[in-house]
Amino acid sequence: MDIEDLATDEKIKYVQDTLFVVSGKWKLPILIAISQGSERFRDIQRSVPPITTRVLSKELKDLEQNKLVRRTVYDTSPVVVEYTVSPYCKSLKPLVDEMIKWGVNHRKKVTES
Amino acid sequence: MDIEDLATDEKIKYVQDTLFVVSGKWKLPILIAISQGSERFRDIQRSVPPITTRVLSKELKDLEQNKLVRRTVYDTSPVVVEYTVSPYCKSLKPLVDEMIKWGVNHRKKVTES
DNA sequence: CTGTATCCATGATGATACTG
DNA sequence: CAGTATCATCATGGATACAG
Repeated sequence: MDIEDLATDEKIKYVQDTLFVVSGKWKLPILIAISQGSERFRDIQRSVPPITTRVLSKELKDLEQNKLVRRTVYDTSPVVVEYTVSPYCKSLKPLVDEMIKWGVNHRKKVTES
Repeated sequence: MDIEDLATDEKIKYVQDTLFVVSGKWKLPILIAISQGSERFRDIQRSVPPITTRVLSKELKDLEQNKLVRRTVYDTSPVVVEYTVSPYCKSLKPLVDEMIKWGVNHRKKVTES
């Protein structure tokens, strides 16, 4: 599919979808924390301060729903829950790289006198 | 500059910067409206419904501050104000294209059973 | 026409406590 | 440990009126 064929409205809609998935204060930091080895709820919370349990819980649910994070429950006692980033998560890389590049360049641009 | 050399924290910071500039319901639709020829405040408002004057005013200020939009006041009577997209605005294209691509793909992904 | 000011509803977030 | 529940707070956005 060639994105140039999309109508303007459609383009906007897809952009909004994408923004919705990665926007906010926490989504990317959480993904990074998990991918760097914090797989338990409590670990993630410690790695991404100062996030509260309430917010972390919600964010993890969003990420799971978007298939970027997988949640596995081990039926031990006490229960162990493990979060991992999905393979699909890698598909974000080109996008995130573009965001970094643009952000770097933009900082230069707006601080120019 | 190679973005791979950046520390994780720096990457996150730049991503957040970028998100801040383009996020929200209105920023992209406004840019598109202007670039498609709606150069007056009232025209833009009509092209991007149902935005209120209050919100449009604020969004335009943000965009101007980020140098994506230029505001020109003509000293006529009554005053005419013209908004145009800056040349710099074009630098968003690779990013926006990535967002569209990811959004298209993501929709397929999440609607998979 | 181009906004600003005011008031209000809503949702997001934080703090804290509590459950299994 | 892994969350949920509740309450307070705050930022955002909409509706409306109005000023230059």
